[in-house]
Amino acid sequence: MNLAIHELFQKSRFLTNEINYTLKKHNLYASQWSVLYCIKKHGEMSLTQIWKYLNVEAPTITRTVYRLVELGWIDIHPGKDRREKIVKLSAKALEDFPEIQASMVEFEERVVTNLTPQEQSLLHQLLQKII
Amino acid sequence: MNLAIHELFQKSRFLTNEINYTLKKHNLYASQWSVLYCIKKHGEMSLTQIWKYLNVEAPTITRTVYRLVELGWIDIHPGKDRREKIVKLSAKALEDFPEIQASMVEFEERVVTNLTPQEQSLLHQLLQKII
DNA sequence: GTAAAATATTTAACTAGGTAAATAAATAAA
DNA sequence: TTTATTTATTTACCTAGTTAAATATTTTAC
Repeated sequence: MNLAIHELFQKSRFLTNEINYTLKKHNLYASQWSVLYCIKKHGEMSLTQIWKYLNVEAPTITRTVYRLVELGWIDIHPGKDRREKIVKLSAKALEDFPEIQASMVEFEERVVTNLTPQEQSLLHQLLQKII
Repeated sequence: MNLAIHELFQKSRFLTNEINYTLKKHNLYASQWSVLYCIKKHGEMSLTQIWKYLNVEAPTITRTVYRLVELGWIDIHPGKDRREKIVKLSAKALEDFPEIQASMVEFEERVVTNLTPQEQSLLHQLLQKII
């Protein structure tokens, strides 16, 4: 396997594990946070808006959203189009959000400590050139 | 989320899907191929050698190896240390290996078409600088 | 206005990663 | 030599992604 591609997979798994570790004290997993973050950013969203934004398949979002409802992070209600489900952050989520976000900002800064802003930008450009 | 880190996750998922698509005609999944490739490279291996080499946890390898045994790609036998299981490619796997590898080489070349060798090397270095 | 097509979501069944704890065998310590 | 520790693997149970197919609703075409 191409060295760069191999390293990409290694770092992806490593970073996922690190994010899960960072979020552990908030009782959240990486994918759950990505959904919460996305909803916070956009306000109310339909499930379809979420999976299109996050670029994953619909069933992944169905599952994660219902888990977040179960855990009390998200409120869900039908839209005026009766096929769709609309989702928003719960009061608890809105309250806890800043602290969790602070943990994540700290994590993200740590992760790229060894890269200058120019290198980060270059890395982004090189990744975009894949396929 | 940092743009480069976000792109890293996106490409990781994208590449996994592409590899699965490439391997579909050989009735294999990405992680199964990574195990077969690793065994082919090293000859006989214990499960512990495999998960240490691939840098994943032991239960992941237990599961994938037994699936590969089930599918007839791998033969398994106890080592002289009776705790360990030793694994090697089956006759079928040895026969099919070159053709599958050719598919994968073709895939890997396609994936980095837009990157010069220097850029690939740079990408690798930048990825290594993460954390 | 009804039939066909499209859209939103869900369900089922996979692969693929993780942690925590159990089991069995080998090694080290006493 | 018996006991304690380490090592190899497994089991159980999560999250997290996928595809394929089902269901319900809305839109489009005729």
